[in-house]
This record gives sequence, C-alpha cells and structure tokens, in this order.
Amino acid sequence: MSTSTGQRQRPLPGRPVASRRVTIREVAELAAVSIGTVSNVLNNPSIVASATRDRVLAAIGSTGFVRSTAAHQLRGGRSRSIGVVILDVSNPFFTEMVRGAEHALRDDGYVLVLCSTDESVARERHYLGLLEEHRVEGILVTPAERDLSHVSALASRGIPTVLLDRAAPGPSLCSVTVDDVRGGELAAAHLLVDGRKRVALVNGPQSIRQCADRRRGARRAARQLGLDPDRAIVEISVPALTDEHGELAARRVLDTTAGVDAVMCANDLLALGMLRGLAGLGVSVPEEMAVVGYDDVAFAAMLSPALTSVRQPKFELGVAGAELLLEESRDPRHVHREVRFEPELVVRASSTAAKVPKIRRSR
Amino acid sequence: MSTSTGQRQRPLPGRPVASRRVTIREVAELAAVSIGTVSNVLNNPSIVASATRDRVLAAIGSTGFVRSTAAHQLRGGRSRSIGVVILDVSNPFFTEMVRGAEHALRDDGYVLVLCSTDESVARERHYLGLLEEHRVEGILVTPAERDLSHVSALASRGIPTVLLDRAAPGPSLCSVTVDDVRGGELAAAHLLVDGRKRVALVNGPQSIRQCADRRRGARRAARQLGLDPDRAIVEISVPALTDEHGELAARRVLDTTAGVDAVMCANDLLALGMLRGLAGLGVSVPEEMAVVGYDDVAFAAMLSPALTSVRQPKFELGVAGAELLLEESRDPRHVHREVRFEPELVVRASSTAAKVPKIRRSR
DNA sequence: TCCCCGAAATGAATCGTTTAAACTTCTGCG
DNA sequence: CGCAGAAGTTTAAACGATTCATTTCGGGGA
Repeated sequence: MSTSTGQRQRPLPGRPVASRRVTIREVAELAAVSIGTVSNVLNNPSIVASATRDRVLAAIGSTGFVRSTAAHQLRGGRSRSIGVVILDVSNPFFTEMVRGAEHALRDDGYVLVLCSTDESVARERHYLGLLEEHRVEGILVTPAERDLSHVSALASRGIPTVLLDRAAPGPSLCSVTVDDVRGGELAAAHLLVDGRKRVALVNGPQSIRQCADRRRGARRAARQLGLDPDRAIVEISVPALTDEHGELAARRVLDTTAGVDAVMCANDLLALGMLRGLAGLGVSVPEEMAVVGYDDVAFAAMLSPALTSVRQPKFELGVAGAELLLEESRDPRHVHREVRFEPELVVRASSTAAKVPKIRRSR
Repeated sequence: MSTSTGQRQRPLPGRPVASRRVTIREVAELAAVSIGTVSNVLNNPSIVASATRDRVLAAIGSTGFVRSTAAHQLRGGRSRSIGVVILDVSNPFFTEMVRGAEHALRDDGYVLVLCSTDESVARERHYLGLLEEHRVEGILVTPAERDLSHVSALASRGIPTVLLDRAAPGPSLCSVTVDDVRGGELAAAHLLVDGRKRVALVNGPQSIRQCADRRRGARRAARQLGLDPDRAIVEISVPALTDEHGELAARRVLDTTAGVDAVMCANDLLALGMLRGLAGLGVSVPEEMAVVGYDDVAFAAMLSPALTSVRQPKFELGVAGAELLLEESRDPRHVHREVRFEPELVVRASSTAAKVPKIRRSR
C-alpha cells in the first residue's frame, strides 16, 4: 500500500519542467486549514485568528503562492486592467497620454494593456476584440478610422470607452479632446499681435481634422484682429507633416505672395525643417521671419533659436481619459461627456524679437 | 404557472444597467445545442455539422457573445499576454523596443501589458507582482535596480523572463543587449581615423553602466590605432545627460587641454547642447570641431549640421526579446542565453567635412 | 448539567470555458 | 438481420478562487 496522506504530483514527463503553479489548495494543505480560510487570510484577514493567519502566511511565503487574477475575475471580480489603443507607440504625443493614464490608474491596482494599430483598421478591430475577450474594465482609444460604429458597439456592450483626441459623434461615448481651432488661433494671434503683417500657414491636407481646425483658428485670429483672413494668412499646403516638407516649403514661403514675415507650421517637424530651410536661404529667424510650430515636442526648446510652439496637455488628456473610464465603471449615474482642453502657446526665441518694437493691436 | 422554457434574467435593480455579459450557455440555449457544441464551433469547427455550425454562429452573432479569456485561461489555456516593464513610456529608446516586441507578438494573438516604473524599485515590484497574478506568459524587463534577485525569483517560479538592455548576472536568465563598448569604439575610431587629433569625451557618471562602457570603447579605439588613450581621449564629466549640460560643457571643451578638435558625447541630448554651445562660442562644426552623439534619436538627422550618431537597434532588441520569450515558453529544451547586438555608426555632416582631407590610418 | 452564544473554520456551490469520454444515430456490409 | 464504425452531439469533470451557509468548539450563565 502507498502512503495516501496527500496528493504529491510531480511534473508530467512530456511537459516542460516549469514547476506547476502553486494553488490556494496546496497552501491550505500545508497550513492544515481549509481553502476558505486561506481565502479569508487573503481577503478578510481580520476574521481569522492570528495564530492561523500567521501559519497561512508562512505557508504562502514558503510555497511562493501567487493568486490567479483569472480565477478571481471569473468568480465575479474585476480584471483590473484597462485597454489603451493608440495609433503608434513610438509617437511621443501618444506615449505622453499613456503616461498620464498610467499615472491615474496605477494606484488603483490597474494594469494597462497597450495596443498600437499603426492606423490599420484591421489591427484596431483585432485588438478591440482581444481587449473585449480579456474583459478589460475600460478602453481608451484613438480610433484609426472615421467610422466609429465598432467603437460604439463596444460601448453599447457595456465596456466603458473613451475616445482620445477625437470628439464623439453622439452622446453614446465619452471623449477627451484638445481645441485645435483655439491652438491655431493662439499661434496666429501671437504673430499678428506681435506686429507681423502676413503669416504663411504651412499646413497638411485638410482631410486631417487637426489641420483643418488649426487653419480655421488662424483665420479666426485674423478676423478678430480686424484683418482680412485672405490677406493676413497665406496657406501653403504640403503633402505630409515631415521636416523634409518643411524644408522644401521654405522656398515657397519666400516665393509666394510678397510681404510674408512669419510662418506658422502645422507641427514641430515642419517647423524644424522650415528653420533649416530658412537658414539655408540666408533668412534670419526671428529678425526677418518669425516661426512657430505646433505640439511643443521635447526638442523644440532645445533648438537655436528655440522654437515657439503650441503645447497640448498630453499628460492631462491621458489622466482625464482614465478618470472618465473609472467614473463610468463605478458610477451608475454616469452620463457620457466630452472633456475639452485648451492648448497653450509657449513663446520662445523663434518668434519673439519682433522686427517691430511695439505691440500694435488691430490695424 | 409561469413559462419555464428558459431562465430570462433581468439586470438586478441595484446594479448598473450594464447588460449582463453573454455566456456560452446562452448561446447554446438560443441555438438549441449543448454548451460543448458551441465550444466546438469555437475551437474545433471542423467536427461540427455545418448546419449546426451555422446555427451556432448565428446565435453568437445575434447575442454578441465574446469568449472570456479568464475562463479559457483557468481551464488550462494560456493568458495570451506578455508583460513589458520599462523605465519610462515616454522615452523613445524604450518605446521603439516596445514596438519591436509588439510586432513580433501580435500575429500570435498576444497582447502587451505595459508598465513603466519611472525607475522606482517599489513600482517595479508592484508591477511584477501584478503581472504574475495575471499569469502573463512572459516578461520583458528593464530592471530599475542593480540587484536582480526578485527578477530571478520570477524566472525560477517558471515565468519566462528576458532582461532588456542589461546583461544577466548568471545563466538563469535570458537577456538582450547592445554592445556599448563597441559603440564607444565606433564613435572614437571614426573621429581619430578621420584625422582628428584629440577627442573630448563628454560623459555622464561612471556609475551608469552605459557611460562606463562607452568610455572603455573610446579608449580601446585609441589604443587600437596605436595612440595613447590618455592623450587622445580627454574626458569631461557632466552630472546628467541633458542638453543643458552639453551646452555648458562646450566652454569646458575649449578651456581644457589644448588641441581638442572633436567631441564625442555620451548621448544625443548632450550633443545637441554641445552644438548649441559651440555655435554660441563661434566655433564652426564640423570644420573646427567634429561632434558625434549617441542613440541616433529621431531629430539627430534633422539638425543642421545633421548629427553623426551611434544607432542602437532598438526595434530589433524588442523583437529579439519577444522571440526569446516565445522560445522559452514553447521549447522545453530552451537554454538561457544573451543575445548581443552591435550598434552602428551613422555618419552625417557634424563630423564628416574633416579638416584633414585624407584619411590617415594609425599613427 | 445543560443551553446558548460568538468566534473561527469548513465545505460546497459557483463563475465560464474546455475536453475527454460517453452516448445516439445512421450507414453500410457480411 | 445484426453489428461495426463513423459522425455528431451531449455530459460531466475539471481549472482556481470567492462566498456564504453551516459546523465546530469552548466558555459563560442559569
């Protein structure tokens, strides 16, 4: 006869030698208590006699037991994870938002499941599906496509969902956005108020919402200063927001309508290229030409001349998104809404030493 | 009497209205088959009669059923997730690695659980604990502290673990690294071979492994060219690898030992500051002074003069880490090893227009 | 001596899925 | 006509933790 005091299981011969995971049952056996008591030590320590509790804790320590989130979740707990779907992990705009979200969630024991779609709709669908299978408690998403029906579908299936940097089409979704019109307005107003006569707006395709909005803002600024937008703002369109296109645009800025003494770029990469292009053409910044960018990426401040730029509260966007998610999943009376942030103009050398000494408002 | 054909459950009054999750059982009822058959449709479609299969698929579609990873995992499946623990989400070095890891894993249906520790040991411990509870199938980690005992402990508890950008102390862990000594050697050799006489090495504290290694490499390069390292390499130590310190170091480069005609910086931020500082002091780059950086961050190529820099294969690091993880979790005969990458020198304008026209090798 | 009470611990049901084994039809063949 | 085997489907036992109704035990009061 064999000793049948306990089931000692040795790793199956075929399996990798990876030590079988310790379960709560083994802890219970070792501590000579029931499974329920071990669970109580874990979740409700106060109702366990202290001697027992110590014995169980010792058993947990010596076995290296770690509780399984899956089992916990299955029994009705929550998954303690939040999905984050962005266009590109290596884009600082998104990673700053991720940092914000993580900051807001980490103290509550959440973990972030990060997915980058690289703007592929198929990938977005794939990841949203996986996140739903994982039963994440909420999803922060920067949608890859215009059509949001599958995102709304998620939300309607009960998964708290927040759009990042994109307004919701209806009241069925929360969203966190930055006012790009206002950003464009800030940049243009700064230049025009500062005495610049004519601003070249180096902009990407109007099909990109951000580009269209920033343009509207620039024109609004002109109008508010009593200027004719068509005269004060000269648009120069480039196919992509890269430094190369910025550099190429420098020549066009000088060649088009005369009298341009300021350039407003749709992002910092364009502005960086523009600075390079202008330097190559012997144009001095900011004396002969003021330059402002958009995004305030890390290196904007490091350039010489340091680049004036419009800063977006990226970290705060992430925090706000996370908080909306938590609210939606905890508060039954939650109503969907849009949280809108204001961008901020960071003035630096590339636009400040105005050629006209005194600020002149309006005409 | 009530109709007892099926249990229709309406949301509990206290609960949020979030529609109860659809389970496989409800799908089975709707399609009038057993639970097992639904499961077969999901996992083993070929053994199900096609009429039945269609009926089940229709039921899945109309109920919006999504399978629960938690239950799947509990039943013995895998969690289909990989943990990634890095120092900082907003640092492009890490995000490029994350991109690589995601690229290598996404086709296998994995999802990345991303954690940034901000170099806090407590946070690292916290996250490693959570990842273990989530039963991730592997962990990629850039450790925050010198002591790796808790990381090794993870590995010994059967969780495949790979160190990123850090060599393992023993054979108990896999690791993926870049040869920083070689990187320092590449940079210094480039300058010295190109005719530069004396290189200032603007370096961070030796306590940072990368800094120490790059220094060793630079000195090795001098030695291999038959030069005396103490004469050919002049070290200038700065407290932190920032652009401000780079700018400040420019003056020190000119003030210290005469004859310095090249600067090698421990990273690109320092180099950027150095370029600014030199410009401010009226020193022309590369004619009077060559400058090389390290990391080849995105904007290095965009500067003027474009910055020569040492590129690390960040994306490939991530890919390799992920592949090691997969190998470790699938192949029982896996043995831990270090995968070491070679950095690559990217030569650009900041170091090329040598003041000595012809390349002279050795002394 | 008996009863009751509270504190502590137990045991069983449960969550949603997978899977091996069992069962039911049905077909074809001797 | 009987039966083997295939094809299709069902059944039931896991997986690991939580929860709650129940049991056990020791002590205090009558």
